[in-house]
Amino acid sequence: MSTRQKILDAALEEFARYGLSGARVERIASRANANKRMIYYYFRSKEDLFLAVLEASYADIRSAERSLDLEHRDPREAVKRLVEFTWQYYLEHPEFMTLLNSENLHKGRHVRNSSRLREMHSPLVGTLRAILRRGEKQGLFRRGVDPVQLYISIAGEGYFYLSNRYTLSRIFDRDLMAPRALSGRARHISHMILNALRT
Amino acid sequence: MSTRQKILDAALEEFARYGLSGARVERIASRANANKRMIYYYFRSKEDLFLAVLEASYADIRSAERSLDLEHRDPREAVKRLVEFTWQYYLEHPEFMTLLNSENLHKGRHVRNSSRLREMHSPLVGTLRAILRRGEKQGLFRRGVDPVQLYISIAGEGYFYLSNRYTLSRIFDRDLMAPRALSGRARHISHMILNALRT
Amino acid sequence: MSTRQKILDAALEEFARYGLSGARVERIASRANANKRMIYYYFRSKEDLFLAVLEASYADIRSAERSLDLEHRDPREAVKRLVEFTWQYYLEHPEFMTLLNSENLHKGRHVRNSSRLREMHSPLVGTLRAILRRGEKQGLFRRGVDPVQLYISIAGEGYFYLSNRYTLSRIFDRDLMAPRALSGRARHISHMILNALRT
Amino acid sequence: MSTRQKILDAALEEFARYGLSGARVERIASRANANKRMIYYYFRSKEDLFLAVLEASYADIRSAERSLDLEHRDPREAVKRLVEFTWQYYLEHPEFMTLLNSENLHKGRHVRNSSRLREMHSPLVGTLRAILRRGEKQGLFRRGVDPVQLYISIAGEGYFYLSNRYTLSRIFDRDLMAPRALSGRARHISHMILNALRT
DNA sequence: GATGAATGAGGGTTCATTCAT
DNA sequence: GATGAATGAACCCTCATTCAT
Repeated sequence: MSTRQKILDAALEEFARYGLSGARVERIASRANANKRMIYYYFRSKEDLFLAVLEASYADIRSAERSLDLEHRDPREAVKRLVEFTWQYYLEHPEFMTLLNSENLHKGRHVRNSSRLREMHSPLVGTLRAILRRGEKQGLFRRGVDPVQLYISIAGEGYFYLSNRYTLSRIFDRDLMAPRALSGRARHISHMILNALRT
Repeated sequence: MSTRQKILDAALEEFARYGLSGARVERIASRANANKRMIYYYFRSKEDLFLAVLEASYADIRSAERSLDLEHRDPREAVKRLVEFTWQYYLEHPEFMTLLNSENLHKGRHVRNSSRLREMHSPLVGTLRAILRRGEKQGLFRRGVDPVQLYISIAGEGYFYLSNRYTLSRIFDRDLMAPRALSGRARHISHMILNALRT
Repeated sequence: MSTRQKILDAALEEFARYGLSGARVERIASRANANKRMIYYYFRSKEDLFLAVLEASYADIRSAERSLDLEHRDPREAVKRLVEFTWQYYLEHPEFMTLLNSENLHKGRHVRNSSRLREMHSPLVGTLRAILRRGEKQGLFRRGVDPVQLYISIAGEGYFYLSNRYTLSRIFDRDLMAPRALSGRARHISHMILNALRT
Repeated sequence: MSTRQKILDAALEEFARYGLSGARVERIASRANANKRMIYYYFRSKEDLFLAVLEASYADIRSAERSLDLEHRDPREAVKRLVEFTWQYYLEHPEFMTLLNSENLHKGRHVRNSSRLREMHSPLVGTLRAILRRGEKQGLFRRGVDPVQLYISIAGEGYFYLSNRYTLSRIFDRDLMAPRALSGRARHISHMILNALRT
């Protein structure tokens, strides 16, 4: 693997674990079996490296999403697949959530100038809108549901649970990461979203 | 106001804005019109101060919640009030969300040993459970909804939207904080949750 | 016990353990079950407190020494008693050695202006000189031994061994504080000093 | 001279003068014409630097000692040379004594894990043991003298006098560092040790 | 592409001491 | 005699970044 790519991987781990401020350039370098100077050679600064990591992460989830092939499915089935995929993705990629939290802590400073990101997302909205329309026409879904709002609901149901798992486990005095708890949450989310869409 | 309290207030602001690693003890002191040394006098370390801030924040939201007087209301009305309150609280207290994100970034390290927090939350679960039962008996709500799962859904719907407002605004190319967007989200959440609970 | 005395005792322990720079006023106060402010009330500063501790320690060893009643004994017996006493005193009062080391590290800065100390020691020299003279006259001791030099030899034989016990144990790979090692050293010193004085 | 070496030299001076707690990293850096950061670059911490200084100092005295070439000399002559060398070394290297005092104040914490030190010293003990044996065989020295005990006596005679010169000068009201006092002490020590070894 | 050495600013924390009561 | 609150300076250490090769 190229030094550049190794740095990117190491940075993802580091940023995910410690946040932007907490991340250490030194640790990224040594984790990548590279030299600190190389980080500045390939990326210009810690912050630019952070943006690169963020873009790569977004690209990854969107790319996985595309392979769900939602366009040609029964509307209820399509929504269900998206719900389950989203939950599973966050579950398997907790680093993606901490990355987003970091970026939002910084008020989206790095993302602001990235046009790549915007472009990456319009297909998602389009797809979702099409599904909702088909569902409405077939009398399966209630009218007036906004695709962006729906997507945020789908993501939020999993995100909040998983991103805040430590504090939630503490305040509710349950292990939210126990296998049964996880499968319970997955079922709960599917019910919630699909029920909520019913006419 | 006491120096101790001034430090606590200043720390809330600072931690909310910059996270735990990004927060500067120096800034907290000067914002509190106090001396850096006093922070270590009243709290033992930056981390202990963080925990104190976190506990105070949790106490605040739970206290506000209690004044909703949910116990004696119609089940649907009670849920609606809780949904609206939760949304409104996050909207008005974005610092609470960044605090939680910080704590979870650190895997709940500070919260782990706080028994205050656990105790603070059992009434909430009790109240919600009672509401759900009454709703089920009156044939308003479907059976088998877990109060903790429901609470996480209610909170998650608002939290994800507001906490990630910068990245979401960017990727969906809309200003999520515009007044109309906000009221739209409030309505969306109410519909989602109440519909989802239908039999 | 008076607060003043409790502070003095606590300070002795603290200075002995950590040296002058390493000692903490805070710890002295809490060890004395007193208030930090009281230290400044009774003694004027950390350094003045250090001098007070030093003077008290010197007073203690000289007072114990006086009770040896060396004046009226056989010269060899008198020297032997002094040798054994000195060894035993250092053994039982390691704090006295660290105190002296601290003071000498600071080039005797605190002791310089204390006339109490000088006065305290002239009787010791007088006594030793008398013993040496009697020994010489009786043909037991060689001539020309200076009492101050002799005292420094007697003290040095024990001091170096005990004060440097940690480094010496390490470099010679033996536990110098094991009971047998200690009694061996006591015997060695007696032999050395008495043999050295022979005509 | 390399930055590393300059730091080491500066640190020796600083630690010798102020002890471990009293030493200031800042002063070491500026005395070495280096940057504070470099101290942590080459050595990991103030304490590790202290150990490095200590090891270098021990290496220095042992190396000088080896050039005395004691193995092939008349036993009395060999002891005399060692006595005089040891006195002279302490006289010229007061910093070595303060270093040892510091380390022992800290209960040998730094030295404990250094195997270099132990290895450095076994030749010394071997040499001394051989000299004593030859002296015994030739009827010059009394039997049963332990080489380690003897070495500690030789060192202790000079060490106590020089290390505690400030307090001793004060309590005995003499300038122990005056040239005549110094040469007097040198003679006294030689007499003491050689007399003490006689059969 | 890669590296070891260097840097200045500032990080959290602790110090001896004093103020006000 | 005694106390809790306050202070400013300075502590050790670490940061992201750059220089020279």
